[in-house]
Amino acid sequence: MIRFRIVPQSPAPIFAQIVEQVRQATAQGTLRPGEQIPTVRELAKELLVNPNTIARAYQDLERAGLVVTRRGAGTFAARADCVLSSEERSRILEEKLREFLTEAVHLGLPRKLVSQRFLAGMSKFKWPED
Amino acid sequence: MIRFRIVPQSPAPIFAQIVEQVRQATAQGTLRPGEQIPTVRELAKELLVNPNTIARAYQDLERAGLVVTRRGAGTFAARADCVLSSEERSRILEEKLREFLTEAVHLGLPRKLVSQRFLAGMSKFKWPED
Amino acid sequence: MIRFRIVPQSPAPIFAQIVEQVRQATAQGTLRPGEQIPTVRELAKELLVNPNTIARAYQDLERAGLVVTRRGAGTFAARADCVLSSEERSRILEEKLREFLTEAVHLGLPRKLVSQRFLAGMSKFKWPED
Amino acid sequence: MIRFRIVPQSPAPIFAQIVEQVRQATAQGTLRPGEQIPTVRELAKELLVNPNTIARAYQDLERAGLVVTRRGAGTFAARADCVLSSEERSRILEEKLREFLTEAVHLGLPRKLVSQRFLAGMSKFKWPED
DNA sequence: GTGGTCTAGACCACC
DNA sequence: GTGGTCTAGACCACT
Repeated sequence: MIRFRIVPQSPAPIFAQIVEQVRQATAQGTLRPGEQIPTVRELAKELLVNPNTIARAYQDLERAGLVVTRRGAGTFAARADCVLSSEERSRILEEKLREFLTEAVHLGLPRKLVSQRFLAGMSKFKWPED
Repeated sequence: MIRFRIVPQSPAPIFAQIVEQVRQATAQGTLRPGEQIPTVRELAKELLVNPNTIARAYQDLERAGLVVTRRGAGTFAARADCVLSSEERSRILEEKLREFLTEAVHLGLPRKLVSQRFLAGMSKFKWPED
Repeated sequence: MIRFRIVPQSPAPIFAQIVEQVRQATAQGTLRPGEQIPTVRELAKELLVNPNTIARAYQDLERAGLVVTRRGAGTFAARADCVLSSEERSRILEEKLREFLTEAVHLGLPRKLVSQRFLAGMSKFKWPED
Repeated sequence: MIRFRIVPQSPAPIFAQIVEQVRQATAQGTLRPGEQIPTVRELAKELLVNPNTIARAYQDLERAGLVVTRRGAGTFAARADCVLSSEERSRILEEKLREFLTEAVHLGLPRKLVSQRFLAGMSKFKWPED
């Protein structure tokens, strides 16, 4: 069962934090397609935020194809197919990679440590060819 | 000489795009400590944005120690020392890594390709122990 | 015999999907006046939805004159007479046409292809003067 | 300059009416890429609806790539590229066509009239090969 | 019960 | 000035 946590003082808006957590859980295989996620009202009560904020997050996720909502039933995880072309995906990957490596360098961490953590991190995710 | 490019329709605010580009250029060694960057007015004219926006970016960079402004002379790249503790750095690295890998998985790219691009990307950066 | 299919993740409510399918079958001549359609219970069981949802759809169809229910016998297709004035019909047609063409243009399909598919599509329907 | 009109008693939500009107104006070439559309507050005042409702519509349009918002400047029309595969587009076209023809038949309008209006309607739109 | 829409009004970030 | 986010609370449609 997916557990949410929000950091109110984070610069990231609350709804975006919810979205990111669903994205991560899906990518790591913690949240499986078909599995139900908390109802809007439940989660709003648990996290002490307004139901509208949760609804906004769920709507974004639905538009991205990461969840489907069944009227009167609730919201469920789904498998999203990436609609982008192969070149576009590569381009985005390079950009995100550049951003990540920029952060790593500015943290002043040695090259070895970063690549080591990278390899360890990869194995925690659910890759397409699995 | 560092070249700036902004994407007006990007979700990232303009000032943040400037900041990010300086961070990337510094991390890749393209922009070396002591090298001058364009003046606020020059850059504002070139990018067709409000000078206040550029000033805001430079202010942020100065606060982060990535540039220093010498009155009457201009703005120059500097080397910032990361003030965070070792544990804090590791924590941030892990978080950024998790975010990056989440993106990669959702792009639907195979594990092999991602690690390959990662290794290729690393060599373009200037790591501390170099 | 009419066959129903529902798409749970569709934005259209389930009852509306049922209604639309009866409308399409009637317009195409697949469902002929007098022909029986499944009982509420049968259909609910087959589609795995709440009987109330089916009942709601049949109620809407009855109000539109597309079906009639004979107590104890079941529900049967009927021919509805459009009660709108000629001008009103034209106005609605234009509006629906505008919506359809808006979709077609945004799909990026060439003009020729659309008009070709239109002509092919028309011949599958049962027009009044036939 | 694009003019908006909403019908409060329509079953379609207000924000969807706004979205549809921008889609139609774009498809007909009335609204050209780069052209500014009213600000959220302006339009809210003019249509006597809540600014949030307008903002919601504009956000949907932005996600669809039909407009871009420039921070602090306003919202501008853009050209969206359809990212769907050719087969997917055809499939959607057929479905929308079937829905449109179903409406036409149920309006009780003769085949000739419908095809005549169709041809006349097509010429009011801006097709890709133009 | 579920989610969806809308209003009112506040505060913030960006330009 | 611009749009973005959040809250509070209402009402509705669907299952």
